[in-house]
Amino acid sequence: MGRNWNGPLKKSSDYVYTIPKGYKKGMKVDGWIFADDELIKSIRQDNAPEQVANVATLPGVIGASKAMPDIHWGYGFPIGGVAAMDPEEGVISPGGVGYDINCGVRLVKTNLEEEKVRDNIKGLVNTIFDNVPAGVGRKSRLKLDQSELEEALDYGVEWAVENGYGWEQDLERIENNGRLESADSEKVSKKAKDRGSPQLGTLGGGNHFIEIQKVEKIFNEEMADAMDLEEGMITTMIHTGSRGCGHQIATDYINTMEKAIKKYDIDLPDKQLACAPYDSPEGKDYFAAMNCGANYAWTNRQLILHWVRESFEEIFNETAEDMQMEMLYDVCHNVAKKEEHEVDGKDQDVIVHRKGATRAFGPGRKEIPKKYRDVGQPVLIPGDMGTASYVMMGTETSMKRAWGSTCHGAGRVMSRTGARKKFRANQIRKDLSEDGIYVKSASDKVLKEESPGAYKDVNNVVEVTHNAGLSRIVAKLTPIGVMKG
DNA sequence: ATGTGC
Repeated sequence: MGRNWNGPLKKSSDYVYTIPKGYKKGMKVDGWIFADDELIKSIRQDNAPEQVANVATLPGVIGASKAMPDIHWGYGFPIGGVAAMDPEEGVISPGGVGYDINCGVRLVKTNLEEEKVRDNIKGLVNTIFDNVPAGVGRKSRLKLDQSELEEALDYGVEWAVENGYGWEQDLERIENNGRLESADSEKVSKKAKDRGSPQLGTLGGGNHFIEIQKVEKIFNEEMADAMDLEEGMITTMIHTGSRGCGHQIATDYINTMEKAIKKYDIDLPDKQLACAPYDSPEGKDYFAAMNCGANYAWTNRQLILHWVRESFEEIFNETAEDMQMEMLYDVCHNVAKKEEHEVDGKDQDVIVHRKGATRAFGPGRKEIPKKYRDVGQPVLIPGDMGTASYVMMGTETSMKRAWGSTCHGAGRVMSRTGARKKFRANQIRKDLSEDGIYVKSASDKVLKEESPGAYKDVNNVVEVTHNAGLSRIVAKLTPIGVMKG
């Protein structure tokens, strides 16, 4: 997981460690890492802070190059990185979004009794497993032709709902209503479309999952009320992204950007930061294609939700409406967006890159669904397999300190190869089973790679994030059944 | 993350 980092880190305020801009040639702003004294030690055991400093050299970066408490090494930008650029003078970088464009999470509620779900958990998870294809390279139940796929790329979840996959209400409960409007499928390569067509409506592999959970504990009654969450409630969390389609879009435009840095004479400390001015043909094309990747990912989660609802209907012989399977919210944690933020005392548009970071807008923002607007934006933090997940709430503090952003999960501490050598699949299943968790995975390999022992403690990451004011803990969710890729 | 590795 990279090498130790021994550069300068100054504790500049509570929960903020600063890399001064004098640290490295070309840094235009400071680097900020949100952490506590303990977490910063583990962050230093990885070279990711160097990537925070590298991002601070990018043209048009505003304020500081920021990183969330779950920061770790990534392609060019650190995972857990947040950077805002000026739309006129700044750049956009595919490395600041990541390969899995709009990897994200949605949470669905139910009115089912815990005991009833536990009694049926094996059948439920197995049924979901049958209804939702999973694993690397797996194909969808849908067969989309090129024009249908393009509609999904251009219109996102609107396409899915119009075609009968989901409820009208779902649209209101998704970040950007499940559609980024600058999407233009003409900017997506044939190769990306060919990879995307057979995969829309598949879970994928790695840390992606579908999990049946219980609301273990409420930490903030007022905010939980606004979200209709109560202790003991059964929920389902879906964590996946844009599959081979987003991956190909990222690959294509990283190539484009490697040429663009020469054309625009952009000097970079790391080629993986390849970028182009936001206001350039290359920048606009990437933005349009990346928006398609985001729409694809939302549509993917939407199709999966539809089949999850059908799976519940099969097992419990009730309609999804009767089981009140309403979506709570859907967030992205790998995306770049144009948003209005306060800079030097006045509001302006900025291009916010969030890579392994979740939007966490405070109360009142127009982007938040009316239902939640007075309290803030719901934030969903997926745990690693078999551990807790969290519902949090965006804050005014995050608007001021981190462009309205927060963490996205636990973060690995062990490489996939390391985890494969160390853990045994049967032992993992047994350990989880002793904790009352039924797990079904498309492969033993993924099961080992995703062992809870390969991840940081999500409880700690979330606690530090809460203490730093980036988002507030609302509820802790614990798993009953897990489906992995 | 990924038709996983040049």
